[in-house]
Amino acid sequence: MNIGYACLAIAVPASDMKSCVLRNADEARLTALIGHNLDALARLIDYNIQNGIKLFRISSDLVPFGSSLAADLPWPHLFAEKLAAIGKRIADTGMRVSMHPGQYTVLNSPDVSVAARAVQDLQYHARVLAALGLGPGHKLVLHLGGVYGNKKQAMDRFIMNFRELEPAVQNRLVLENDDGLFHIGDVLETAVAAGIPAVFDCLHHAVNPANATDAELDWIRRCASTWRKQDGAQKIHYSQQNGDKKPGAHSESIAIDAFLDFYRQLAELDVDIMLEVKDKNLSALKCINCVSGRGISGRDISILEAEWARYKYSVLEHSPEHYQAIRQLLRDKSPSADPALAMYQMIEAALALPVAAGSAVNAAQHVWGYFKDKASASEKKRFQDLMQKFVSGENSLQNVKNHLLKLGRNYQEDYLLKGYYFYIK
DNA sequence: TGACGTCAAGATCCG
DNA sequence: CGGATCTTGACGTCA
Repeated sequence: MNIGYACLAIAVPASDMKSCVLRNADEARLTALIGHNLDALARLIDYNIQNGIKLFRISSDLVPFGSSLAADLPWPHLFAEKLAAIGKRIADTGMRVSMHPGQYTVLNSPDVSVAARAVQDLQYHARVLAALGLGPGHKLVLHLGGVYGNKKQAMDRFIMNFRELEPAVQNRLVLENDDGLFHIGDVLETAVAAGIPAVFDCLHHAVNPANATDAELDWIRRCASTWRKQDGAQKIHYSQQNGDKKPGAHSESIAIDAFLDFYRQLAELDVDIMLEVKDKNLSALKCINCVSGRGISGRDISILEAEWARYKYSVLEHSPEHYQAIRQLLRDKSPSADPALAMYQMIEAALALPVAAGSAVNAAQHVWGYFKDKASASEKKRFQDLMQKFVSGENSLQNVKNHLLKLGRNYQEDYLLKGYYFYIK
């Protein structure tokens, strides 16, 4: 039972994917971007290993225009060494990765040129996983596609086009329900006919259920039977509704209590859970820490202390009271104490509170403390100006944080750069 | 023809 | 000039 996140990580330095627009794309630029992105991927994989995260989705942006302009570039050969090294790190640590072409990769389109581009795109994604040296348990997640006025024909066309795919793609392909067209009943029927696994997506299901009667868990069990030995453990997608946005929109963070209610239902199953959530690795770590009992032994409380170190200035700017309470919580080093859930509950409660200007100033001053002895006169003046203008309402708190982030980079304050203060509101 | 979703690049504005 | 903020891009379907 692994829990993971998709594509990007917050507060992991130099892990961003770079891209370019089509009109600027030439062989030299694309090759340079691919090299950069592989280095970024290596950092993401290392971060995952260091933090015990064993499930991860690799961004489709790894190779910009990977299914078109870059399709014939010799990147697998040029970067063979980097690819092999990354793949070995993944395999050696038992990490499971996947890729997920988006809503614009439509294998069942009646437009043959659209379907042909979808084939190219699937080949690109499969090529990435193969270049990493990873087996067929590392999956390629796809949606069924469009309906075009006739769902049955659309499903049949998916199966027909699936059968034309090369085995290297077929072996990895898994089918996911979407939030508007194909519910999990459609997906299971199609997946069974094609002989491939089905991925159950909880939020898509909530928005687009197959019927009014069957429970979530019934569908998860049905999907389980589509996963064969060579496919690895069953995968599902889990996300929560963003209350401020339209149905189906992912939440900013995973609310831990609701997640644990869901997770306990899965106790007797062997399921890998991919979280789809804006704060990415932050929620993955939260969920992992709360289900693993990582806080239980004295040795592992260091994991929670590291998390606290990353959250603390964010908590401080929302609520000095919660800041003190969490510090108190972590002082209990008794062997039976498992403060993980309590800590994250308090962090969630704090972050849900509005930021008072006074607390924000206090937190920013704490962070400034890392630089006050080494910052130049102009850096100090800029900090003070930004702070004053924040207090008077002339600029945002984010302007202050961005200046502090820049100082953090210039003075290589790794401790700060790995914290969440600059990145979460 | 715009909305959908996603992220970063590119463009523009500001001091 | 650097930094902040707004707009565009790349994809296909559907109302």
